[in-house]
Amino acid sequence: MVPDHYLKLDSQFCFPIYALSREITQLYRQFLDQLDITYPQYLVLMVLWQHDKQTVNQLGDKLLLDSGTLTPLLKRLEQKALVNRNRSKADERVVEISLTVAGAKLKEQASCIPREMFDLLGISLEEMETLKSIAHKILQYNAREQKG
Amino acid sequence: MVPDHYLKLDSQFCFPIYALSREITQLYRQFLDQLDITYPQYLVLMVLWQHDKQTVNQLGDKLLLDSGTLTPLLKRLEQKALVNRNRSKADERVVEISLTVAGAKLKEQASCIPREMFDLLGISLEEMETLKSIAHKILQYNAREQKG
DNA sequence: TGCAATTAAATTGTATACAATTTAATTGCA
DNA sequence: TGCAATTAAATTGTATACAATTTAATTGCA
Repeated sequence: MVPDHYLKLDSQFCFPIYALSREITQLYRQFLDQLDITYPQYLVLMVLWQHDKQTVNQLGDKLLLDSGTLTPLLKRLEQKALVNRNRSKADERVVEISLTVAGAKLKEQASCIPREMFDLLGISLEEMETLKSIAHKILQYNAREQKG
Repeated sequence: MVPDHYLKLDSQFCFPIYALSREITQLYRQFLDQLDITYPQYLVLMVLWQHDKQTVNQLGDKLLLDSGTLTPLLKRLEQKALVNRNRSKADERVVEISLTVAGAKLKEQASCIPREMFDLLGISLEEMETLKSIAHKILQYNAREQKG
């Protein structure tokens, strides 16, 4: 007999992560609504702010998202005139995503978000680092073995 | 000038949580596919296994989901004959969700999942508890002040 | 060098999430 | 007690996620 303790929501480890992830998206909303972007769109922009002009695949590798999610998301960012989507001339299969002037400028407006989000979380920097490092540990342990 | 360090994906605290949450859902999939349910559906069943017959609101309070998400999800569980949806006689606005025999039986098949998931995560029980307690801390700090 | 295998995005279909609104029932007070 | 206010689900509309498939381009080898 397996004790059913482990099937209780409160003893679950995964539910708090699922709930926290949604809560974080909620918290971001108040800032991102002003920029008229969603949290996944913000993540894409953040990757591009750090290094402009990347392929859909490169964005997907960093954000762990596939083209099924990214393609429509990027089309929405394109409609908002925040990014450009261009087929690579060297390889017509590849689509390169780059920031528009407006997309690059949005970085300034977003610069206060990390600090404000930190305040909203109500935990210490140490707790933040702990959470982050354990999350990374799991993600690395389970790193998609897609290649090889 | 705000240093743009904080706008880098790698220094983000929230991205690992978002990525981890999706990874966890992925890991569950291999087990839940056999039961023909999704992770959110599994969470609903888990709440009902612990205490059968709850209203949509009660499920929403525990899972932090609203009727916009729960109603269609519960209809799918109903279609799979895992739960019953009945209007309360005492208050016709309320819908009570209860397990069918098949829904209750699924608990046995699910009993091995927590243990197997733990092995897949690749972290210690201590790290698990740490992650869980920090997640709870943030969630409580930000507990929706909907009521009051 | 032709063509099977591979690769990159896009597409299709299903299932969440959630804001905003609607519908129907219930409460509680003037 | 009538009715405005409240409440519980459901509905509508938009935006992810992601499996599976399709389309189009490129590779690499017999």
